[in-house]
Amino acid sequence: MSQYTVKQLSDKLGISVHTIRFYDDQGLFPEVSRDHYKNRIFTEESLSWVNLVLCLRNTGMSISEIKHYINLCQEGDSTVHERYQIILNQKKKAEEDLKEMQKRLEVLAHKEKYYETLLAERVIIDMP
Amino acid sequence: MSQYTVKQLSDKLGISVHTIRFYDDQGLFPEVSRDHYKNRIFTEESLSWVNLVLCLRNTGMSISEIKHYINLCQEGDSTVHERYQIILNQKKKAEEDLKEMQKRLEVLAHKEKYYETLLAERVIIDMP
DNA sequence: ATAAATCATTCGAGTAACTCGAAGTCAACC
DNA sequence: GGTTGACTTCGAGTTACTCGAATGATTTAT
Repeated sequence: MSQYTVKQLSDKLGISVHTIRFYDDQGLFPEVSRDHYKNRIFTEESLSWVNLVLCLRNTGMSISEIKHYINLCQEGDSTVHERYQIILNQKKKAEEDLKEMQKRLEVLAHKEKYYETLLAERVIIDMP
Repeated sequence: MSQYTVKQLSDKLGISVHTIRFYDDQGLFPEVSRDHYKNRIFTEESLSWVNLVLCLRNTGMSISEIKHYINLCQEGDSTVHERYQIILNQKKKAEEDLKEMQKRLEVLAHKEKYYETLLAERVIIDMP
């Protein structure tokens, strides 16, 4: 299948139909066309836009920043340098976020261990 | 220094004074006392609460879920098992998030490469 | 063929988690 | 003693959803 409705895309990507329509209304999906009943149709091409937008959003870029990037993409070759800088900057942010996430995971792992020893002791104490 | 005002904590942890007060108003910091002018005072003990709350929040736990966990902590030993399950579950979520983040980083790295080759070509083309 | 179910649409209201600023209190410095 | 600065509360504003109502077309069931 090379075409998707909003619902099908929602199922495929695991994001709500509301969010998809919201993003489209904000102009984040430039290549989305409509059928003769005004229903949105996502092709393989628009799908790659959607994936890019989700990647940017999930690495913390705001809607308006994404919108700016999308606009640059549509303006053609003259904006390549700025787009490159945006991606570079976003990658840097994502790398930092990843490190932070690893620290948080360690905190949780430490907490998990703490509760495990606590529970292990309790089992012994509770024995008759 | 073993005591902090809201501003000092804000500077130390890099979160806004508004957010700190907001979290405190929501009851996420049980050990925060006030001086005789009603100013909040964070001790080393309350600081460890703050760090835990930030860890949970930054791994995607909602305010109300954090509040529930904090309440359990204050109820004593009988809640250890439920607390353990919560932490375990949160750790699992964080691990999945980390994997997703790594994928996103790869997407951005790929995009970066794409722009680099594009820019390298452009330099040659633009030469007189 | 008409009714029901299922999918789509728009639009406006509601929510979570901040984010900001106004208005007021207190203390310390010049 | 007036300004500066950090604290307070409180209410309004913002972002990014999130939901539901009202409406319309398509498919299936009787």
